[in-house]
Amino acid sequence: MAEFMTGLKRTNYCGDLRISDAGKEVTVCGWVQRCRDLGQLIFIDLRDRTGIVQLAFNDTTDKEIFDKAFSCRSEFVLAAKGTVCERSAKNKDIPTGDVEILVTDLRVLSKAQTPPFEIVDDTGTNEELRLKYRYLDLRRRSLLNNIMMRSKISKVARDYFADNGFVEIETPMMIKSTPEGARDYLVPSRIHKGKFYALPQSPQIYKQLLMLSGFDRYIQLARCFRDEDLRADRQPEFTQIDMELSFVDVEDILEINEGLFKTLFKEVLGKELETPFKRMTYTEAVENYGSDKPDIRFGMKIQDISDLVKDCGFGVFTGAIENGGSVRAIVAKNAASVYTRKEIDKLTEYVRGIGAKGLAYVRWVDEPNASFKKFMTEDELKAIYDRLGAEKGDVILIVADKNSTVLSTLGALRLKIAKRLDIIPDEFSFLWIVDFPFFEKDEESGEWVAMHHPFTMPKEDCIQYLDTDPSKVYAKAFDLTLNGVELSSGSMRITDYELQQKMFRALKLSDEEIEAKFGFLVEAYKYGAPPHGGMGIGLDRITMLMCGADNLRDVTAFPKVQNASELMSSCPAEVDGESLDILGIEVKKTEE
RNA sequence: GGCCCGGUAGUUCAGUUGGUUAGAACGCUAGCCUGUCACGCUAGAGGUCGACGGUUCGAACCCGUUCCGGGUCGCCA
Repeated sequence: MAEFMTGLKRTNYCGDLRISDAGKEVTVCGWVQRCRDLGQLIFIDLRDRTGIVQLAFNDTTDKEIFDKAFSCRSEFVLAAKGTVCERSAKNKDIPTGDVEILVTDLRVLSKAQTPPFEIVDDTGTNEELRLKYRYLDLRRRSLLNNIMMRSKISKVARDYFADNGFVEIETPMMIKSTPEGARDYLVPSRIHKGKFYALPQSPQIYKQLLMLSGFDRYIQLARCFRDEDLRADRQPEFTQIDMELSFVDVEDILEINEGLFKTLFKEVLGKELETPFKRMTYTEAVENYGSDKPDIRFGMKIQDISDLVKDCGFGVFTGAIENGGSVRAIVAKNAASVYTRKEIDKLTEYVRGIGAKGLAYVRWVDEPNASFKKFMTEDELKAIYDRLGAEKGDVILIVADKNSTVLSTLGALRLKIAKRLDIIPDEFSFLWIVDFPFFEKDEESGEWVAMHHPFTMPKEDCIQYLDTDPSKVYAKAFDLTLNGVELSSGSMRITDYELQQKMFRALKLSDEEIEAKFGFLVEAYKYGAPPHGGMGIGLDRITMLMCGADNLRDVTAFPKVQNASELMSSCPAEVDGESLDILGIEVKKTEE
């Protein structure tokens, strides 16, 4: 039978006690981390969210209390009252190591079964098991600290925006499904059978309407939902620090958000960030780094050698160029010892997995040894090495294909190799990506499709090309990246009715579609709209980077796994027939 | 949907060419121990080798299917 706290009240957290508290009578509560029974002497490490303190039981301890201590096991929940004493043998490894509590009253508030894995910080336990017992996993210091840091980041962000005149407003979670990029999670309506709400992919439309209402500056820590496949940095439900403001242009949005990150890093990590952040155009990013979220903490830029090889005897190179593609390379400095033939073969296999047909390479140990040397003259080879600045010890990797494949493949290789060579400095490198193209060419259909949502403002000097030359239209859209992770995305919005109609037409939406999907929004913009724009910042991702975690599960209290289920509660789950009847829903049996 | 990696005591792992009773460490249980802090010492319990099927005299090991987890591509305006 568990005991109660009657007559006891917690006076201190475990991790806060110091030598200056010696002599005080305190009451602490927590979980048993570990017991050390020395016979006539028992030590119990008691843990709460702040840390660990040692409870001591000796020959001065009341027999009943001593026996109770003897019966304690890992993860029992205790309340202990006693005197803070200076230890005779101090532990320099923990903050409370100078003191212990000589216990005079002990309550076993809850016994505990032996947990399925040890609650220790440096656990090797398989994540699947830890996720099934997530509430136990969250007792571990590292995970607990991440969740605490997440709380602090939220608080600092809220305070920062409040201090800058932003109003926190909740937008609905049950909304009309609007076909944005991702699939919606749907919620069936009981009252309107056959109709559905959607969970928001972002509060985009609502925050724009709030600008029309005149709130001027809006902020929300918004839960967002996207029914797409997961990644290490993608959960189906996530949180955005979502903001929007009026009577501004792109520069104002960048500036106020730089201020947010500066404040966050100072208050949460004690780090000073340099502002303004670096900027790079989308085109520059893709051409040099093969990514719209380049990690610029290291070089290894992609270089075009198409002009040097266009007349060479190697059909793979010339063929790619003749088909409108290119031949480009990266140079891995001093990598020849790590990247043996065998290792390069593995890279070749890897690039085949991500869409490239193969990999040409030069491994320069004593002499440059090109995999394609029999197709080239010495002069042609030398021209390539000179262009690339390659030297003894380097490895050159070359991909020839259509441009998008060449760039994405080399971009992926660049990251993979840098990680392997361990040349990425441990620092925070923010980068704005600006001047996004408005349209991109669909690879299959060859048609121009919008890269952004349809309310994104084109740059003023590009509007003239909307109908005539989509390739010349750039958007007032911007992303913020940090160390190769897309942290946030934003834009100025279209406020002009005529321009919006023009946009819809450019996206080939029919009048019926426009009316059905965005009718209320289009209508709203007829009644006076201030120029406005904003962005959404991935709270989960910034937390991940600030914690030094490498996946979102480690900064999310109850995350989902790769197939979008939650292992602890076994969700999603079937519901009973009656619940479905009420909703007027029948589940199709899927055949093999 | 494609590709890659993983699944053996509670946990982390080892397990030889397919061959006796599947091992170790930690954890757990019990006993001893007055200054431990990863306490120590002694003893003990603990296994559907993810599941199913096949090959074989014999399968943790080989083959097939499948389930679960991770990474990634597609996808994610």
